[in-house]
Amino acid sequence: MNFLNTIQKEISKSLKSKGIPLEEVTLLPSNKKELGDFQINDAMKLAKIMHKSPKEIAEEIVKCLDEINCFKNINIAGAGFINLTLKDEILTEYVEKLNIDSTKDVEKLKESKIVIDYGGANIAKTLHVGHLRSANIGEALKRLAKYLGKNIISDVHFGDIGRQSGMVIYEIKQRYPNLNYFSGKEETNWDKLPITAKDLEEIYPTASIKAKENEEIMNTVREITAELETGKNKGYVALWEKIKEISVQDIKSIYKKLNTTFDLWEGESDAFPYIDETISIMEKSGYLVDSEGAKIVEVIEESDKSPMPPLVVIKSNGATLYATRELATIDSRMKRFNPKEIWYLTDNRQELYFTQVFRAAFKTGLVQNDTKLSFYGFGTMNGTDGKPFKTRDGKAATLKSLLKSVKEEILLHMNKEIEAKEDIAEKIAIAAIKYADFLPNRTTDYIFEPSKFIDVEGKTGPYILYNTIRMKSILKKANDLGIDYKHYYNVPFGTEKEMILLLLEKNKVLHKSYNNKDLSPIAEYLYNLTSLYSRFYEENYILTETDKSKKESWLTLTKLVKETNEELLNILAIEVPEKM
RNA sequence: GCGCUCGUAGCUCAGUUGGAUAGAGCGUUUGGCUACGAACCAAAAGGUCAGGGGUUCGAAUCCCUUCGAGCGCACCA
Repeated sequence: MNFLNTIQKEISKSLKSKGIPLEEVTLLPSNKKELGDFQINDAMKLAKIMHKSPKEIAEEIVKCLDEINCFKNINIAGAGFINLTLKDEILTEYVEKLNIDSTKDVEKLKESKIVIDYGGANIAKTLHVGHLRSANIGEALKRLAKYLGKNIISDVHFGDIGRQSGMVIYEIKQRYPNLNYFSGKEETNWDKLPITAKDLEEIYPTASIKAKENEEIMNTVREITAELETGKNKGYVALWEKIKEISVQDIKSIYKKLNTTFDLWEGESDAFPYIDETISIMEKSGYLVDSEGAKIVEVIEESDKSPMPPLVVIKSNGATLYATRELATIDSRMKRFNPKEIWYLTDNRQELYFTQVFRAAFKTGLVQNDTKLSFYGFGTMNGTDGKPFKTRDGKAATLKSLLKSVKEEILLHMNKEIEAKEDIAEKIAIAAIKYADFLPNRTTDYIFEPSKFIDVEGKTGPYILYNTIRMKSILKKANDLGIDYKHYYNVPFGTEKEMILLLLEKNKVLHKSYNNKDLSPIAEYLYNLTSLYSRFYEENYILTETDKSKKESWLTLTKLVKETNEELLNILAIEVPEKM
């Protein structure tokens, strides 16, 4: 049970018994620390309902608060703000409680199954900086959901089929027409492919530009795509398998660096076995109808104020498209996992598309109403020109090159004599990149500038790591000196007290992040806690403190803050190196 | 044209879902390493919250409107 919630519930109960019509009080951290630790702002809101002045109501609330016996000071200020100060021993006890098991202060959610779809890696293209947000946010949300007690299954959902495949095959055919993949026959031994992951970085953009400029080429690409999808051309199928192998290996290695892993490494093509059945379910529902030769589902609803285009499920040439595979994937996920929720994390530009898909899935009965399909879009990563990043431009910064340049910058800051320098630099670089990516809200667009990730001072990943390592180092020294730190005895004040009050907020922050599907609150919280500790560290010399109980208390608190940092960094999928 | 998102310090971003004097990092200026790691700490300057109107005890936050930016709008993914 969460400490703060317990007090809030007690207050709510007391208020109810006195006839004050307030469902739940919230103890907000005070923004005037000199007046109290917390504030309650509900008296003003109640004034209208209760037909009394806010001051009178505040006084009634205060009477209830007196009974709770948790506060050493309660005062009413301004228009009816109630300021509260906790009793000293309550804070001391709280730290002791955290010291026994800090994870118990976090309220768990009701267990249920969730499928989370993030990553968005595309076989034809290398991972570029535009893939960063999905990987980071998705991975962290997965970890957060797990931490809060959800049963969550992650799927990378590779873009491993579609026109892009046709483009890549077309381009390879142009460059290496003599490979036996293009013989038109089924071979027993397919040629070794003279292509590396590095080549794939430019093959797709090159083909894409060609096809865009030349309708004939585009038609050839369409043909290749169709022959690949239907499996008619064995050479294309074999070639595509080889390309996938190269690409997936490369993609996995980058995800690994980003501490991003998936339970399912499936792709759109894995939905193919389901497509026939999915279509037949949709047809039986009566909502999949012919229109201009294609098969569509009308997804407009009465409440729509603006035009809502129908969803094309089968193209007029009979081929499948993105939406077809999406629906079949939903069908497959429902049948295999029967989740309560499916989360989709992609860039905001796909919002309309997902609205259409979700509506079609419900309307045609692929999904029942007790399952929730949610789209969580994030801001697009724009280039310095303010336009979204595209591989097609041919000059996209790859994720690899970003990692490399940040790492090089970090190396310049590091001690020469440190061991395993490269490894550590990479961990710090990942922390810098991830943290900078988490800081802005999920939905805000941002301009991609390498300098944003290269900062190591101030509100950055390296700052958090640096301070966490300082905490570790101090605790290690205490251990070496044989100093015990099992308890907390202090009556906290100043920076020390602020830190403890902030620890009280952790549960709220985690739930806020979860509810908003946004890691920014956690990133902010980490900085606030860390910088308080850093100030505390400068104000007090822990190891040379002569008062033994004070020293022990400080070490206990150091351990708690360190553990909190590690716990939250772990949710954000950021690793803390031993040294830096 | 219709719809979605957005406009906060020189720059990059927060702002506890309507609360008290709008915050942080970078940058600028200044001070602090013979004590636990200076990738640190302390302090200063910096604001018409895009403009206008409204709702109310109270608005950066909600509503309307003007201006500006980005994105999306059936056989791409």
